[in-house]
Amino acid sequence: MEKIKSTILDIDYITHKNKPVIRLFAKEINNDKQREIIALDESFEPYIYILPSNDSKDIEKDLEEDFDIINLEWVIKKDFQIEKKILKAIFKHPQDVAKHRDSIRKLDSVKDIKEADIPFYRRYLIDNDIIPMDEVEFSGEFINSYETIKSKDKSLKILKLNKAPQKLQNKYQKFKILSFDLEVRNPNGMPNSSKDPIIMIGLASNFGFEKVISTKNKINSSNNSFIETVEDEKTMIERFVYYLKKHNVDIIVGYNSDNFDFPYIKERAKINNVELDLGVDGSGIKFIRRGYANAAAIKGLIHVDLYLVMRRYMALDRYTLERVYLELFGEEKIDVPGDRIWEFWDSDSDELDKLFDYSLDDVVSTIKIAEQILPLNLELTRIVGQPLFDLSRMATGQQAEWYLVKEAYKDNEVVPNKPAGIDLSNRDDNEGGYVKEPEVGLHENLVQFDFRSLYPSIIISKNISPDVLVLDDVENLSNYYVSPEHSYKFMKKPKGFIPSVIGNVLNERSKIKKQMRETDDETQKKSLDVQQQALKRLANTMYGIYGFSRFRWYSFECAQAITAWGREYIKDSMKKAEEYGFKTIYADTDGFYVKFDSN
DNA sequence: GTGAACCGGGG
DNA sequence: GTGTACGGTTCAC
Repeated sequence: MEKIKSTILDIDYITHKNKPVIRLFAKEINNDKQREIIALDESFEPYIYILPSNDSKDIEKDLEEDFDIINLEWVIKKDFQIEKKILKAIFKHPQDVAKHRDSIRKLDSVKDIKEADIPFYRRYLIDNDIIPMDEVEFSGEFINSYETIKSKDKSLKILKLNKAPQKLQNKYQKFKILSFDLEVRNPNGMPNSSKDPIIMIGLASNFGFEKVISTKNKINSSNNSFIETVEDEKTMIERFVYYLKKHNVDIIVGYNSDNFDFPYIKERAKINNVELDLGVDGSGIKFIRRGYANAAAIKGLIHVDLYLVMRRYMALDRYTLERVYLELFGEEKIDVPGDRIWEFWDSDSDELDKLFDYSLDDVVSTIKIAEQILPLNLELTRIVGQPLFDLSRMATGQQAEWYLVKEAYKDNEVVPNKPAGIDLSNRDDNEGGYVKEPEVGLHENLVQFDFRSLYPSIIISKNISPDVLVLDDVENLSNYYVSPEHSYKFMKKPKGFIPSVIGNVLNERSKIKKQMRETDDETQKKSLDVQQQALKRLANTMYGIYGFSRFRWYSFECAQAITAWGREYIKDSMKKAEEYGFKTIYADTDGFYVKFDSN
């Protein structure tokens, strides 16, 4: 039996002999061998939870019929803190869940079904407490081949697991990141991948490698050492594939690469008859439907589209690469207008030379942005426990939700379903924080007050959580926190699910801040700082999950209660300050400015 | 005034 | 893939 320490980059499942097989794409990041590993787990089975109705005496008999359920088991799970006897139904294949869940839900003996919409690979990570981008220990046997893996790469190891991977101590890991960018010759409007050829492929990395592959070279041969001139577009694409494999890249980043670069190069590769077998298993680029947009996915090579990521981290009017770069680094990029690139290319003059510099500048800027933002995303990946590929495409609310799904599993709580068919049209938007418009003028001697993490603190101190919210009349009000304005009642005991999760997040953050103060190692300090930021973000997002109607823990009452208490706190504090002779100049949500009024 | 349609990023 | 974005603005009537 082999025992191998390795880092899980990605996960999916395949079907083998009609059964699902989990595939973990891993690499020996902290080991000189740097081998790529596909670990296979054939033992994991899809399941859902079934809540029996009041008339449930025939439930087991009902479920025996035609639902491809291979096993039924009574388990005890908490549903909003209340322990219940629930049926766990195990299926042969994840697709059987999709096929039968609606008919099962409609049975008279069934009240509701739960956790029937959690993707199989996410279920695997949650149930086995496996953290992507962290090191694990695999135990299993190497096998020579596996039907569905067609890689020609001899160094690839395929490992058949005989138990789930074991978590190891979290270690700092340096990933190899490469950015890429295409320039194309498009004289007629926007690029058309069936007609307009790729003229340059730019590559830059966090390990010293920089290159522009092109069919031309600079006219002036100075400063052109980064250029590799090849004979045709076909060779250009082949070299792109070659460098990605040669450098054993872990993460590939682009800017709008889900929508432009990857679809474009895939089409050009097809036209030029080049095999784009970038996947560890020998597969190509797949486009995964995410709503109306596609995400470009490569097996075992994590693709992060920074455009999507940056849109979430900055509030800008536009999110062009130029704009984002300027905002982050205060420097202008080399600019060539998109509609003139073909003219620069055709000019065979100084303008062509400028186009080469522009191409390099694009990928260098992209890698700089990646180095700035990926550490935070790697930390969030570890906290949330879902793959970086997925996490980088999630809204912050979704990140918080998957974190809660993971925590619910640990607490033996059943995960609430996504709200269905809530009519929001006759419901007012929740009133936000208190804002006092600033008094016009130049003010001196201002004093600033602000509440530290106002909303997370309120959630914890008032135990605001849907599982302890009571809407019926109660006998003894002193057992409840009662919200201002709407008088919602939250039980003082037990602690609500979400307040306890936020409490854990904030405690973890305090621990990390303490470690930060105690260490003199600058690299470690930086890494800890990123971790505490990630935890702060997560805590602050928990308020949002109450307010958006498509989230599992949606609760309009909780959202209202939080902001109502927030307004009360800030107004009370302003009033106190005014009693001491201060005058409020400006206030917004969690803080205000006052000045001493000498009159 | 209202709901449908479009747009972002990329060249 | 145990799935189907999103929020803001402009257009069309």
